[in-house]
Amino acid sequence: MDKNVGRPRDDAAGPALLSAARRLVTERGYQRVSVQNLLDEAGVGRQTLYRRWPSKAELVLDAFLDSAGRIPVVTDGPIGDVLGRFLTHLFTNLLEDGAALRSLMASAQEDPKFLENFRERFLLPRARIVKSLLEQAVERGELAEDFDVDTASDMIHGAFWYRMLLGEALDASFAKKLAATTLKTPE
Amino acid sequence: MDKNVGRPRDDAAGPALLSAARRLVTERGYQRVSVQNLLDEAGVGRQTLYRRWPSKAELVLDAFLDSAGRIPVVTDGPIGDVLGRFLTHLFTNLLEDGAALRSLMASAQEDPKFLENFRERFLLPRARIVKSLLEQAVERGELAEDFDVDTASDMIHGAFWYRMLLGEALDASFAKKLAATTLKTPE
Amino acid sequence: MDKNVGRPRDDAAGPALLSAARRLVTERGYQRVSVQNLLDEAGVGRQTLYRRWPSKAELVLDAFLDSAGRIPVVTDGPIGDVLGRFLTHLFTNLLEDGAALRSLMASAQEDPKFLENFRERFLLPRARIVKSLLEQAVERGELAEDFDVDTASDMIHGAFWYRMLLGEALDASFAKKLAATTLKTPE
Amino acid sequence: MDKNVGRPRDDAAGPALLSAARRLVTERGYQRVSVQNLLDEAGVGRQTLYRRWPSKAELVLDAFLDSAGRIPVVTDGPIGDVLGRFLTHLFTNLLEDGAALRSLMASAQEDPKFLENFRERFLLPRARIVKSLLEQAVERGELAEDFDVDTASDMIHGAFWYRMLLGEALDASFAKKLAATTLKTPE
DNA sequence: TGTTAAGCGAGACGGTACGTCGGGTCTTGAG
DNA sequence: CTCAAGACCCGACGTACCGTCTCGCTTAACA
Repeated sequence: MDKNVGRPRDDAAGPALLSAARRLVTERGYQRVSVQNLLDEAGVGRQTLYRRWPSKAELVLDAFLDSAGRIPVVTDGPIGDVLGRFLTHLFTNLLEDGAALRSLMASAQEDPKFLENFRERFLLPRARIVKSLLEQAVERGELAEDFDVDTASDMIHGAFWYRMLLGEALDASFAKKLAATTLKTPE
Repeated sequence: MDKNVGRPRDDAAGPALLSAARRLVTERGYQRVSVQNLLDEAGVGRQTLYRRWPSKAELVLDAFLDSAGRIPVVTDGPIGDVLGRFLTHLFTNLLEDGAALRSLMASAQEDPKFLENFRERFLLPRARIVKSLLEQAVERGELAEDFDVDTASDMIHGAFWYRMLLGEALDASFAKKLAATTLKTPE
Repeated sequence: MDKNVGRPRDDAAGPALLSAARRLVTERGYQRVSVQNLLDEAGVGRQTLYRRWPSKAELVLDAFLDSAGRIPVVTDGPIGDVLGRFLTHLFTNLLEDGAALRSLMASAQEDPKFLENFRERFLLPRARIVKSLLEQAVERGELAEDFDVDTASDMIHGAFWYRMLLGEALDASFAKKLAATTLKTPE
Repeated sequence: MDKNVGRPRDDAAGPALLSAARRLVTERGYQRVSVQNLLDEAGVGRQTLYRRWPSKAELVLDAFLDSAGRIPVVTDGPIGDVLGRFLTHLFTNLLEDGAALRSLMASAQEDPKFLENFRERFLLPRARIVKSLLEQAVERGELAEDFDVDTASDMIHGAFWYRMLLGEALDASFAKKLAATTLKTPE
């Protein structure tokens, strides 16, 4: 297969589109950015976008998925501190893209393929980290043997998204309360 | 203000549109329902819709906000049972409108006024019920004095929405796990 | 101006629209043809029409202006025969588009730019032919030196339009009477 | 038949509508005046219009038909003078309503019933006057026995309408030329 | 004097057309 | 084979207009 025929793809076009998507969607939200806006901002032709992504939605998704910085997971210390620290980092990190993430979650509701992508590439990886932290705590005996890790994880991420989608505050103090309420063991 | 002038609005038209909106959006989702579909289903002229709502979005919002059936709140028995029962009812109730609610939450992300409406008329009323159940449990000594009712409420509703938006199962068993995890007091 | 950029316009789309306009407006008249009818008949997208013409009215105008077949002008013989023959041809020719021409004349009354176009591209060319025939007859001595060519031309075309707009018969016999009355020289 | 029951019609409403129609259509042309404009201008309810006229078109037609002043027909003197005088009066008279008449003729093209009305009540009465003038001239021997009165009449009125619809000048000088060309008898 | 029925202004009604906009596909000539 | 440019089809949107319908009020003629 001789694929090295013809003009090579412009390596700058993809990043330019991703960056345009990040910028514009952050500013205005998903719906208020048209494909034409993205092309103009990136200085790129229409087909160049559709050669790389199957739709506007997928491009914008990629724009935020791959840009989400890695969160350092430090497992030292008691589970309360570990979880609190992780959530604080996570929230800080995500809040920058808050408006865009809300748009993405919105768009995912009208497009099953998009949702699956969003789930697999964005939501589940973050969920897995929390679950693994909780599982470690169970193993170490810091949490009860029958602690429902899956449900707890859903509650933690659910609370985050719930507040974000409602436009409410997401700060370090909420991260701490979330960790505390999750792990609460009276007496 | 002399408003009883001219032909009065047809009292049947609004409800017909609301009902058409409920039916069609539940079947197909917000995006796949056009204004014309709504008009045809309701047997109503175009201007009749736009005289009552400023846009298709607002109509659909109204269609679901006020239609949500009342959930019976039975406070007898231990908080675990009460909460489990309530959540089971709530989930059953909301799941009928699942597709539509996801559409609404999505639309709310692109329109602040829409979101505020959705929050005040739909989400907060349900949150208040859960909070009041938990507060009663605290007063009765079933939950610790320092139990974080607000955060727990966010976690419960958050978990629900998180799973719904992700298209995951929402059944009685999940309602029970949610209640159990919220109230967990080891040993 | 670098205009050979981008996909070139489809050369078939314009003619397809013009032909659809001719066909439908001839059948039903201007008012009873919708933009959608034209698009369907031409097998063309909405924007493709509005990229070429600013409105339905302008499209229909173009459809008839340039389509009017050429009338053979035979100048042999006495002016009476020449004029009679020409008018007979002209009437036959125009009558095919009768309904449409009436629509166009009507539309021209509500839009000065449209009227100017109609005048320059349709009415005046035909008026010039008649004037030139009459002028030749004056030169040849078949008509008096002081024959008022301009007024006679207005009367001929006026009579044609007057009867057409009133929905009256326009046949060879009227063409002959018109020629005769125009040239009448008693005794 | 006791029809004198109930509130009598407001005698002022009809004239108010006619006058509003005359004013607005003269200013803006038929198409650019909406029914609502007429109602507002006349200070009248919608049903009051439709109780008196079957459509906007008929109202506007009446507004101009009945307002057309009577033209004095003086038959003294040679036919050239009589016809010239009459046409001068006619033109002067009609020119005031020029814009509106053009609109009416335009509207008549899309509505056969309207056209019939316009023909019967406006165009034919004026045509009959000219025909009768010409017929008198034939009887008096001022015109040849075989003078084609019908065709001549069509040419006179046609020339008038042709120039009016084309937005060209209609003045006393044109009226004279029209009379002269119609009656021209060389040597 | 009280009843009745039609007229009134106001404005909502169903229907239909318009011109704009956005998404994803297709087609040039140039590189 | 990719690029920028821009046309293409499709279909939704919200506005405007027409002629009809319906409200509560007003206005006479009849009872």
